[in-house]
Amino acid sequence: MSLHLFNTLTRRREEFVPLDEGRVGMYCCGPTTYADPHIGNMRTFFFADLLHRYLELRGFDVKFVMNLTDVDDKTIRGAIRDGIALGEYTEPFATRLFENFARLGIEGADEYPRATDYIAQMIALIDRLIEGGLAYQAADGSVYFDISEYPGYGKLSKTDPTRARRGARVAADEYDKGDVRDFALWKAAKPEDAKVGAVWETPWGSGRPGWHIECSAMSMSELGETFDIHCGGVDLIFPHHEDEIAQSEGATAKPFARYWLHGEFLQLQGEKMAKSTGNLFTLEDLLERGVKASSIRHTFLTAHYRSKLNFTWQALDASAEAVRRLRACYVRLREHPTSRHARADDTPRLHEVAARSLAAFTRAMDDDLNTSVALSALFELVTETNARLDDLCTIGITEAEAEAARSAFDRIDGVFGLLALAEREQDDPVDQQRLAAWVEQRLVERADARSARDFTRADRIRDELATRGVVVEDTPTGPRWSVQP
RNA sequence: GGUGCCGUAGCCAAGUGGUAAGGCAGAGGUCUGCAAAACCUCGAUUCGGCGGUUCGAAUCCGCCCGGCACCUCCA
Repeated sequence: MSLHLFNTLTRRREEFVPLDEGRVGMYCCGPTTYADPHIGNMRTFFFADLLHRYLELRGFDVKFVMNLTDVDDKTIRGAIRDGIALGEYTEPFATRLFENFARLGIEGADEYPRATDYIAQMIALIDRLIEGGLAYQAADGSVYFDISEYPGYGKLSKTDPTRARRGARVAADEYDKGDVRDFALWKAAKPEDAKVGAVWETPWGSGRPGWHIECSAMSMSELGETFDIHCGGVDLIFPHHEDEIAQSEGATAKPFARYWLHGEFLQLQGEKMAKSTGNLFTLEDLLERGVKASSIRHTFLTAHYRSKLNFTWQALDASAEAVRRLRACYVRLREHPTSRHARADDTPRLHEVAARSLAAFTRAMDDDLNTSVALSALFELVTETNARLDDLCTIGITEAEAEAARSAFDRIDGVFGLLALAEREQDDPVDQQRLAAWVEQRLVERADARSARDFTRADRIRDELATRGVVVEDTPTGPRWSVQP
């Protein structure tokens, strides 16, 4: 089976075949750097990262580009308000975005083009549109895309451009557009724009770019005029992506992005995330409340990317437990004694289990990144591995069998990134060592007490360890301990 | 008003015509000095409601109820 992805353009699941065999150009609409990203933004970027990782696992050589919109109404407004240059205003938000990526284990893109670095390309693109008769300069000095000259308009969002517009917003429009549906490619400079350095000279006067043209210029500059995948949040389908298609294909007369993928929104406690109601969390907010980044990753994975995800505390708790069990199994596998050969009365079986899980994982991910099902494949591997180690008890597992299971875990985690993140979440090495020395000493005392059948003292030591968050488990090979939050 | 999505066990969530994955929580069991962990077993005779199509529907169609999203710059 091959990878199939749901293409918003056709509203169908399609086999993914890149333009150049083995190579994929992928673009994700990044954030506007005017505020710290919230957890909903992170879901979308997580989704793009997941797609990126899976394409690489599938053997594709991927070039992944995510832009940063560092000039638009909001960034200019913010810079003016703070009395600083545009770049000075936007850069901290970009920095924080990357910090968030690191905390969440999002590997990120190969390139992060900033809109302000691509002004020349935008101007060139707009020039082509004007020459082609698809754009015009209005009395206000701004340049607009002329929808009436572009017949394909509406093909992504399935909107009918001939339908009469309605709504009060039109009246509030402050620009001199020929048609209310026309959108700005270039916005004429306003006096205050210059104060923050948000003005560029062009053949048709000074100003700054419209939002949509930024993405067309950056994506085509980095990936070519036709490329494979364009993704982002569902809210971008209209008008952003619709307009990107119109202006890009209008200028080049070539297909723009071939597959359009859109990630659904995240809801908090069943409600829409909104600043107005305070129903909004950033990654920092969640971490401060003791939520682990690995729990968030797991919660993201439980739902399909095209479904709304109900983000609840209960779901996060459930995820924390699921990740704990996953990691415990992986660690147990790693620490289980090994032997060179299987005993005569033992039949290794994890090779087969690992192969089956991996196949189920791949089948699910091939089906439009069905992470819920892919996750069930991983947990089948967990259950089977634990059962196998239970059976072996103190008997060693052959290195080959252990390796088969371990490599299946590693391969799946190369996409999910749960184990890798959980590993990093362990306490820092220095503290860990100091604690370990203390715990080991207490465990020796407890072992003495137990062999003397002084269970009262043994339990007292265990309780003492528990107050420090150390949980002791007695196993056939001796006590094992771990730190619980 | 237009377009589209969703409603599956206590919670999260797959499944889109062939008789309900998985995770968390819960119950019982094995193991244990007691635990913990792990494993095993159990849980929706049923998929918002009512009709219809079909040999057969959670899956298709209609209506209704409930929730949500987009409709000019919000991931």
